[in-house]
Amino acid sequence: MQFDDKVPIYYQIKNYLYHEMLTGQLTPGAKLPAIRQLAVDLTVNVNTVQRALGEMITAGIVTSKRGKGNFVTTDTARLAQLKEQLTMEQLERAYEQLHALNLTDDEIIAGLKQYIAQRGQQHD
Amino acid sequence: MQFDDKVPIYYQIKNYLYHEMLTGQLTPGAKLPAIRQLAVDLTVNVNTVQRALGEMITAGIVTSKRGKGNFVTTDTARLAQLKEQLTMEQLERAYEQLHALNLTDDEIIAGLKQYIAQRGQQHD
Amino acid sequence: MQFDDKVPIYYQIKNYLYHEMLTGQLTPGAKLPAIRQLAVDLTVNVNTVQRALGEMITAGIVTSKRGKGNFVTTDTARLAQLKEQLTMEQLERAYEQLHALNLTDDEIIAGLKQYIAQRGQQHD
Amino acid sequence: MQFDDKVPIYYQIKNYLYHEMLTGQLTPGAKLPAIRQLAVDLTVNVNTVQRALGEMITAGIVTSKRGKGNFVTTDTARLAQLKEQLTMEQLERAYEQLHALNLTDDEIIAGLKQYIAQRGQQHD
DNA sequence: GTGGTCTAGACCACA
DNA sequence: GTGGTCTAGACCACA
Repeated sequence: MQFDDKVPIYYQIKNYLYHEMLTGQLTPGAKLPAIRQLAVDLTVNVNTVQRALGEMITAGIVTSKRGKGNFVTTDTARLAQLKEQLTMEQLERAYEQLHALNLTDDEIIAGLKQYIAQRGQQHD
Repeated sequence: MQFDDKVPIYYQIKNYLYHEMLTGQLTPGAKLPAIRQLAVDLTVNVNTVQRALGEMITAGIVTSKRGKGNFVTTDTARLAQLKEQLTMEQLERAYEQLHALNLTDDEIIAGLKQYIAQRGQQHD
Repeated sequence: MQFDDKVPIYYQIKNYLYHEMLTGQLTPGAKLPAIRQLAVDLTVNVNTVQRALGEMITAGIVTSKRGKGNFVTTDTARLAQLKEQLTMEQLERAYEQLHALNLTDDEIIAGLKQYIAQRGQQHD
Repeated sequence: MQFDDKVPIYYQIKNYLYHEMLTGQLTPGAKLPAIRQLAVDLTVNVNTVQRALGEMITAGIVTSKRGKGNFVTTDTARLAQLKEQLTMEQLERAYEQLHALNLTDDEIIAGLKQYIAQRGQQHD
C-alpha cells in the first residue's frame, strides 16, 4: 500500500480499514487480520497499526477481545452511519476544494462526469 | 483561516494562495502580501509562510524580487496549467475516495448533485 | 461476570473469590469449584484462573490438596483479617480518590449517603 | 509519583492531570507543563505522557496548540461535568466493592466515617 | 498466537 | 522550545 506523506500513516490505515468494511471485504463480526500481520502487510510498525485500531475501537467500529483479536462491530446501523458520515465528508471536501478553484456548481458536476467518462475509457 | 491538523500547515497555505490566484484575488504579476503580513493574517509563524512561498517559487508560480517582494507569475499559460492540474487532482482524489466507499459512478454523481442542492438551500 | 479491562483479569478473579468467601458463598474449609469449571463460568482461560488461585494459595487463604482440589482455609482468624484488610484498602482508596477531586471530608460522606439513597430508589 | 502497577500508567497520568485541574492547580485556559517536562517529572517515557494527553484531547478537556503547548479547556461547564462524572465513578466503585465485602449500607457509611476520624487523628 | 503497554530514540512541523 | 509521528524492540496478560 502506498501512503500519502502529507497525512499521518495511522490515519490512512484507519481509512483503509473502514473501506474494507464498507466494501464487504470485512463483514460485520469478522475478525480483522492480526495486528502484527497487518504491520507486515503494510510494511509499517506495529504501534502505528495499533494507533489506527485504537481510534476505531474508541469510535465503536471495532471491538477488541483479549488474546483473541480485533473484530468488526456487528452493529450494522453503526456501520451504515459510518458510511454516511465518510461519504458526506468526502463530498464536502471535494466540493469546497473545487469551488475554491473558482468552478461553478455546474462546472463541478460537469467536470466530475467528464473525469469519470475519461477514466472509463482508460480502464476499459 | 481554519487549518486541518492532519495536513502540514505550509501545504495548506500553498493551496490557499493558489486559490487566491485562480479566483482572481491575485492577478498575474500582482504583488503578494508581505510574508510578515500573511503570517499575522493567518496567525501562523513566518517560517511557515516562507516554506509555502519557497515551494511556489520552485514551481515557477511565484517569482521573488529581492527587496521588493513576491509576485504572481505573468505567465498566464503556467497559471492555466496549474488550475487544470489542481482540478484534476481534486477530481481524482474525490472519485477514488468515494469509489472506495463502494459507491458506483452514478451514485457518486447523484450524491454530489444532492450535496450541492442541499448546500444551496442552507446557504440561500 | 464483567471485567474491567484496565486491571488484570487474574487480579479481578482473585477479588471475586475473596468476596465469595467473605459473603459466605464459600465457607471455611469449603471446596472451591474446579479450575476448569471456573474458567468456563467466567469465560476465561484456565491459565488465568490458575494464576489467581496461585496467589491465594501463597497468601494462605486457599490450600491445595493434590488430586482433590482447592479449599478455603479453615483458619477463620485469617479470613477475618482478610476482610478487615480488604475493607480498609477500599476505604482508603475511595477516600483518597474523592479527596483528590477536591471534596471535603463532609462532602465525601454526604456524597456517599446521597449515592446510596439514589441507588436505593433505583433498585427498589 | 508512585504508580499502581495494576493499571496502565497512561491511565493514572490522565487521572493525575484531571485532579490537578479539579483542585485548581491547573486553572481553565492554563498551559500544561511541557510533555517532555512531565515525562521527566513523572520519570516516564514521553510517549506514555502523550498517550494520556491524547485521550484528554479527544475528550475535549485539553486543547493542543501546535508548537505552543497543551492547554486546559476554558469550557468550565465541561470541567464541572468531568468532576461530576469522576466523583460518581468513584462513589459507585467504592460502594460496590464494599457491598461485595458483605457490608450493609449503614456499615459502609459508618466505616467511612470511622476511617476519616482515624485518619484525622493520624494527620493532625 | 494475539493484543496491550512501555521505552529509547529519531525526525519533522511549528513558534 | 514544543508537540506529533514513527520505529525497533521488549515484556506482559490472555487464549
